[in-house]
Amino acid sequence: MGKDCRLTMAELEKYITDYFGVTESNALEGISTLFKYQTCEKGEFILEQGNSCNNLSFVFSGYQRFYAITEEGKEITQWISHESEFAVDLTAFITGSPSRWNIQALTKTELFTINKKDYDRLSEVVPDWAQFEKLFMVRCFNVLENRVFSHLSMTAEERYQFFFNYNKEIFNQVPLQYLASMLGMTPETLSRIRKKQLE
Amino acid sequence: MGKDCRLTMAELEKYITDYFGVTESNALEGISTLFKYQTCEKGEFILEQGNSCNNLSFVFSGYQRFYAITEEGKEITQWISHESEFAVDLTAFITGSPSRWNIQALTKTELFTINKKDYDRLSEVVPDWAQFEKLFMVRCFNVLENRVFSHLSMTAEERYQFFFNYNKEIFNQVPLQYLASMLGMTPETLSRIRKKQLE
DNA sequence: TTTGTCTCTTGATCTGGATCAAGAAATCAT
DNA sequence: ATGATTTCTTGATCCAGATCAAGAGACAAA
Repeated sequence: MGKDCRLTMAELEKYITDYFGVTESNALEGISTLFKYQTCEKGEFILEQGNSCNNLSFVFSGYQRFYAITEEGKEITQWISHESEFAVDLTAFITGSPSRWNIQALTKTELFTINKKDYDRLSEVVPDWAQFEKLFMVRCFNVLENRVFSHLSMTAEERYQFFFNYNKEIFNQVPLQYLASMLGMTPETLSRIRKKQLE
Repeated sequence: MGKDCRLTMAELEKYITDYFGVTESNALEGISTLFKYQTCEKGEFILEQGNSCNNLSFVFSGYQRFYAITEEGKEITQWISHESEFAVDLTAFITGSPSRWNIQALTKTELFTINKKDYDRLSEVVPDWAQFEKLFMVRCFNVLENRVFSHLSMTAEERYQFFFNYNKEIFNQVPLQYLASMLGMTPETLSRIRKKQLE
């Protein structure tokens, strides 16, 4: 950890407060000391498909792509995470099953990472941890619920609009082909939709 | 509760064992006495969009449709639950937000229902409850993860096949129009796909 | 059983978005 | 900077699946 360890720790604690509603300073300290600062260069893998997922990483900066490869060899981008989200295959991390996703840094990335052993000890350190974890998981669930609904009820253009309104910045930082895949359309279609939006 | 209360309780306990891996008989009894037996007639609402979701129901028998109405007035079927699943708007139940889904019985339905107050007491009754709950939630998450992926990587026909392999029985019990909506296609398309499969 | 109301199927047509192809921009490595 | 590689755009064409329309079954109520 570099010279601005204190700064980033303070930032991590801020995020934990915002995200989980933890405000007690003892609990905060307990949480944040179990997370280790870590960086990834562009292109580096944070997790590889098939491996077990033994770490949960809080994203401090950068963009990370979650993707899998289909039987026909097509790459499908399931999600792109960024600042203040978690880079983890949640299912694999919790259940111990092999990871479904590759997680690759699309830009230089700063993470706060906790391993599974320490993660499982969080409830000792933080009395209300189970409650925070439940809220965390239900938010993840809700994001997917929204995404399923968007595929049942919206056109490609509407899905684009919806996501663009939610996160404009990402379109300047991440190759559009990945965003297209994540939105369930081809790069050509996304390009045409974006052109149309300019008029 | 009717004459076969004991029978159904035993069944509930069996499901809890299968689903959560709870095997201790004290814990099992603790859980199952907090759930109340309840029936719904066909067409009856178990939950209505916009209301708060104060109950979590384990489905003992029957089929239930989760749906919402879009701004344009279209009904979107998000999910159809059945035996040994849960009929609940999970996000609303956990966070206290207004329900997003209508849940309507498609057939006569038997439920074991627990209210939020009792649910929040489960961790007192069952020491490992937090762990079981976590597994429960991650499975819900995983189902949605699969569904999002299916929309990013499969054709309508592949989605049908995938779901049909997972649950053939439901196609004999539930109006096809709802299954079509849930799979993200029109009733006409589903009808044609099914015809094609017969050849 | 009959009547009315849903639900499903089938055909005809249309269209959103995919695919294929090729050039233009942007980004990267040396 | 310069060439190589990757990414993005644009056009032409195609097709999966939507829409529209009309019968055919299925189911429910009296």
